[in-house]
Amino acid sequence: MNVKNHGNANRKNARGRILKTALIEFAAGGFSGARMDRIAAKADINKAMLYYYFSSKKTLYKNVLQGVLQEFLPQIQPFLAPEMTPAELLEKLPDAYIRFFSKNQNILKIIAIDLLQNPGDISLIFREALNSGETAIPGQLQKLIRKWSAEGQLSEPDPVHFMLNIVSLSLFFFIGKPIIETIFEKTILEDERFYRKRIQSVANVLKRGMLK
Amino acid sequence: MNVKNHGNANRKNARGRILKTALIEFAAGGFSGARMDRIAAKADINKAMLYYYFSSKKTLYKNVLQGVLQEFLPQIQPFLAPEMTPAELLEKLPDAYIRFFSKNQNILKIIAIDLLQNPGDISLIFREALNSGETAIPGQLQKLIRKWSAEGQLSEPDPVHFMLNIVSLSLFFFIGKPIIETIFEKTILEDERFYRKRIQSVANVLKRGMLK
Amino acid sequence: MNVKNHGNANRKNARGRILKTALIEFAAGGFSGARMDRIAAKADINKAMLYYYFSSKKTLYKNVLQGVLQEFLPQIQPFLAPEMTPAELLEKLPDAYIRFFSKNQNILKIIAIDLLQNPGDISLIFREALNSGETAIPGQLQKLIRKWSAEGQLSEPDPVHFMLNIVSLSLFFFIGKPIIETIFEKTILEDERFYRKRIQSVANVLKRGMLK
Amino acid sequence: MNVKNHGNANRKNARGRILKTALIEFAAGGFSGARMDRIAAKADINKAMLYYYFSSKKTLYKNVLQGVLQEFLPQIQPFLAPEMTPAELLEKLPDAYIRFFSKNQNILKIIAIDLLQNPGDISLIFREALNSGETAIPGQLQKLIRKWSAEGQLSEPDPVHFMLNIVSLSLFFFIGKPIIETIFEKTILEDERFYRKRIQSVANVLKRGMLK
DNA sequence: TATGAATGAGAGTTCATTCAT
DNA sequence: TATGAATGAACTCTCATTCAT
Repeated sequence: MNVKNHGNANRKNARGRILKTALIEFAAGGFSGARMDRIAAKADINKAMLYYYFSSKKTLYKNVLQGVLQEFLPQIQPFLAPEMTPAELLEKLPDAYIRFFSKNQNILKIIAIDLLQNPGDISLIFREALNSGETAIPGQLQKLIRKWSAEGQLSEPDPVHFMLNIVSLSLFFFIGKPIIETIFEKTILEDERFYRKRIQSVANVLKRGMLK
Repeated sequence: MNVKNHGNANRKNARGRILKTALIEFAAGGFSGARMDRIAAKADINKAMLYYYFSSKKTLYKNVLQGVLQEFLPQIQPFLAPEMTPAELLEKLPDAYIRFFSKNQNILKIIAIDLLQNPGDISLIFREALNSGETAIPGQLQKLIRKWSAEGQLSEPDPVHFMLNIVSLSLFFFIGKPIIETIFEKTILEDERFYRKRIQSVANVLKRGMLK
Repeated sequence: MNVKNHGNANRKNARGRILKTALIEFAAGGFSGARMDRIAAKADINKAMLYYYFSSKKTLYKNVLQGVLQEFLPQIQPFLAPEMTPAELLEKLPDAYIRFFSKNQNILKIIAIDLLQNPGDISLIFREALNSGETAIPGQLQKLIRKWSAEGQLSEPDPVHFMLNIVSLSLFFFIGKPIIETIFEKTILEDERFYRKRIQSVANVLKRGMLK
Repeated sequence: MNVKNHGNANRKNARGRILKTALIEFAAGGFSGARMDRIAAKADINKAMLYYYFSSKKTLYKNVLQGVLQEFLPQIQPFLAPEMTPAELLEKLPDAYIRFFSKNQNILKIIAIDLLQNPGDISLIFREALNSGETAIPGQLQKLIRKWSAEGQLSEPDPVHFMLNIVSLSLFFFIGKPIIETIFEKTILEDERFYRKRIQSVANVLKRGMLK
């Protein structure tokens, strides 16, 4: 029996395995910190196969990014129904964001790092991912906010700041956690209880802060 | 006349020049994306001299990080006086944060990237920087929040979430800007007018959202 | 309908298709510049099949070289009849050479590159090809030249230089064309008219130059 | 004493040593057959230094080519004086060509291989080299031939074929030698005697063949 | 015959770091 | 302090070749 020939579960779907491992590697070190050797090794695959499936590091990275966005974007869609009330949105969106990224921190990491280092790149891929979906998130979202705003339901009528506030409160924790830990000189335990509380705090601030 | 031999003004303070260029370089590519060659070239200094001043890339990086924090931390100190009201804090802290980082986006970039990639490292340096200052920010801050909370002034009594909400709303924009631009399919012009509006939105949400 | 499944005409004679594509590929890049992938792709065949038909790159190369020589050598044979006059030879040989290689420049390229890079190899294959033919070209040729020389018909009696002059004038153009174009700062149009003129010039020089 | 530190003679002029070794390596294998490792090793230099002096294999190759042409072109210049007779030219040019390349076969090899594989490239470099020289070879040459032609001195009045015949007879031997050896089933000994004879044969054929 | 996936040994290139002067 | 040259390890990528099916 050849050591190199592992079971079926392992042998199949090399592409998928590569993407999964690459996600972790890119999340840990950014594009330039990631090592093709390490990805190959962790995916239990010959290094040359990386190039067989993805023709370069850059391409692999872009594929990872695409995959990441395709996993994330559908999460938001459901909350953009026209009959949604602003209070509902301000509760459900943070919940969806925080729950999703608490389980997929690597995805957030990759997006954030890319945002910081190649702001152009990700916007492009983002847009592609948005356009490839059936529903147009941007359009719907703006329409909703404008409608509420026109009805006088919001104390923050500017869609950009409205959205920015939601996203900021929901996502920043995953980046800034160590700062808070340092400031308060204690470790934040990321358990279910903590996230429930975080979601509540965000929803509260948003509802009290942006609704009339 | 040799082109390489520039005037005194340029020759002086090589260390400073290196730190300044390195800041930009590290901000652009993170630790692993930064290139010692490029730093040397842009600082108009011989590569070997980099190692004369800073014995390794790691050391240089740490020095940059320290400098960055030493520039940032004093900004917050003034707002931690004991006679401060929570409303004042919720107005002045976002203002200070946003104004500072709008002018020093590279600093935020470096901190954020480091946070994402080497969470341990920065906490350490952060702590050092905090401790080296005359006043202990963390202690003061916690005391203040606890006091207000005990007086029943806050609708968000947990210091961690209280602080997290402030920081999130103030800083996230500098990271997530491209996302918002993509969502709204328009460019955000970062002029004085925009920042004034952003500061206002953040302060409003925080005050309405976290004060009783 | 699967695009990969082409009609019978295409499916048949994979070996031939490989050899034809390989000839072009080897001509373009020499042995080391040629790529097995590219040959397979252009021959519209699976890469593994290349190795099924020709067990290695080297083998494929040798086969190409053999084919090339087998196509070329019979071209000369007819002009070595014993009743040939030197004037006839000096007219017909350049004509045959130039006409053949003007239509088979890749063959000349391969031979030339191989000559320059693996002088040993091609001589061997050449000799094999020569010996496999029914008539022994070398022997006949030498005999003829010696005879003419003994009869005092030649002003260049040395068979080696006699032959060298013929071959040089006939073939060099196909290699050195770009040099001439550069020297004269104009493009040489390789049409029928040009080749007729070239053949004439060569024949003239050879006859005036080597016959008494 | 450190083994790596060899004497001055060796240590100095790494650039020159690289070019010299690279010339041999490229001549032996063409561009794609050449190995950077081997060049470094033979030049007794660290591989990274190759990239320090020449930023890529391609660049190194181009530099080698340039050097080669710069060494060769000045050889021809002297024979383009206006008072030259055609007979003189047909004697001296082959002599110069053959003597030069008999001692610099690698140069011819490189030029020939490049001519066969990247016809565009070398023409460009050739032209650059021509233009960088003080005297314009092409112009002078054409003028001379046209003048002789007008005076009725030539039986081959077309400058292109006139020149082609000279160059072909002078250079082809260095490429086609193995063919001749195979045809005549004997080794050609490239000694002084042989080259003297070759030069004579070429000059004779050219003079008898192209002069009236 | 035919295919897609796999492999290992390099090949070219880069980069932090150090040396000699 | 300052410089150009040097070094070695590592990195991305390529390529002939083979395997499993």
